[in-house]
Amino acid sequence: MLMRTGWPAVLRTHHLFLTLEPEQFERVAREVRLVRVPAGECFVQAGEPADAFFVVAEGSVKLSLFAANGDEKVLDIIAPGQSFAEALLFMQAPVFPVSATAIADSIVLRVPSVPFCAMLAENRAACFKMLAHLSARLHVQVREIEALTLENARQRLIRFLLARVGTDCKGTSIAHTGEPRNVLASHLSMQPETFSRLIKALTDEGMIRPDGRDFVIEDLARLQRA
Amino acid sequence: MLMRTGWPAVLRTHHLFLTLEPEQFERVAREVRLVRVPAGECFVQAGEPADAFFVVAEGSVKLSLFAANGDEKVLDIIAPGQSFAEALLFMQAPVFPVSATAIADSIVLRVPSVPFCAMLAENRAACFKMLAHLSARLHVQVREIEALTLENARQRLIRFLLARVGTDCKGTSIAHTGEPRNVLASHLSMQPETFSRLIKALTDEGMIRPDGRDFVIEDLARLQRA
DNA sequence: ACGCCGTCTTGATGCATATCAAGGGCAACG
DNA sequence: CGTTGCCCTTGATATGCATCAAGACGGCGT
Repeated sequence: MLMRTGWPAVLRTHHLFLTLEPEQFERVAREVRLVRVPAGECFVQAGEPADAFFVVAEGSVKLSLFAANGDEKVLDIIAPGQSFAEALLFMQAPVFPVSATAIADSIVLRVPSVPFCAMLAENRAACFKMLAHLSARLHVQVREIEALTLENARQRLIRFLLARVGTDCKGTSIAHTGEPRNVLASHLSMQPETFSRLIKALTDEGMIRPDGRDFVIEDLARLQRA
Repeated sequence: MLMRTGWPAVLRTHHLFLTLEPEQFERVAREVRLVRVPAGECFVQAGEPADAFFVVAEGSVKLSLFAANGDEKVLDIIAPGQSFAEALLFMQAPVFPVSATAIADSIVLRVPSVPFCAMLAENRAACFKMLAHLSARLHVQVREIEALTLENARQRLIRFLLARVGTDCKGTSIAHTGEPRNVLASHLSMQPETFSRLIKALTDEGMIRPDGRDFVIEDLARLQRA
């Protein structure tokens, strides 16, 4: 459980808030509400009118789209410290384009649009931060479209693993993923079965080794070459 | 050929410039350069450092990505009056993520970053316009990802046609496309063969009728239902 | 420890779309 | 007026991934 003094710190270290003057920060933070979301609960439905954006303080949140037939596509997985739906602040009739569901028990901070926009209006630097933020997000989306159209499932999986490699305490490379595999599969736009088969293939080829929800990288160089 | 007095008008009516004070507009416009691009010429290569963005004044420009094997994906087709690469203004080390190629003989306006950013820094309203602009673009990208992952080729084609319906002088609905079909196919992320077959299928079903580079909508209601 | 349930794997089959190959229309050009 | 080249179409075939259908594994409560 987060201390009452804990969550403003999470907000403070978010890069959209990092450089604010103390009283500007204070004015926005006053209106922020902490929301506890149990694992599996959908706390934002696509199509709802939006009057706030969110910062994830603890846990993990998936953003997804649904087809008419119920098919789900996980657009993004939001880790603690990251935000989502900021882009809606600047839309004419803001409506959430995606649904947000907690994957693990989570704590999210709800930042209402009005005070945040008011703060932006009087802080040029924060405006530019926000522009840079949206711009970076656009860039990520372009890469996503590139991956979907020019790469196959195997390449997408490899790129995903490489994007998550970190170094283990013992010095071995590990791709750390805290999410269930069907969520990862949807994030990569493939079926769980395909995900499973590809993991098996890469394992048989000696490039990786599954380890619970993580993947040990056995041959980083070869993985990068593919 | 555009008059020397013509191109500032195009710039002026672009929504990022529409509400500027005359002297602010003037200061940016002074630095804008007109570039003539013959059909087929690629005037921006992905990977190049970027120090400007572009507004298309005449003709038509495609933005595309290339795979290692040479496969091309047309991300977007820019019509006169529209701009592209504005998001790069706010990146740390701006590099074009896509290539830009004229489809028809075109005239593009090159708007250098530095004076434009300087203008933004002293115009709060323009900043918010830009935020709204990027935000809208993000939204479009989300729809694009949705289309790629949750819809099949036929649905994407139908949605594309519907997005282009306009009314003809004689009152019949027409989807107007000025681009070669292989470009359209790539924009819709399918092969030209698939595009051709789908057009044939919709024609056989009596929903549309091809007419040169346009498509006459024979049964709008049925098209919308699919 | 047992059985239950949800998640993950594995195999068999099917389908949408890509790929390969060949012909047809049309405009530019000699 | 034929030729050339380019797009577009059409058909035959290939393939990657989805779908369907069973198991296997693993956590969890009783």
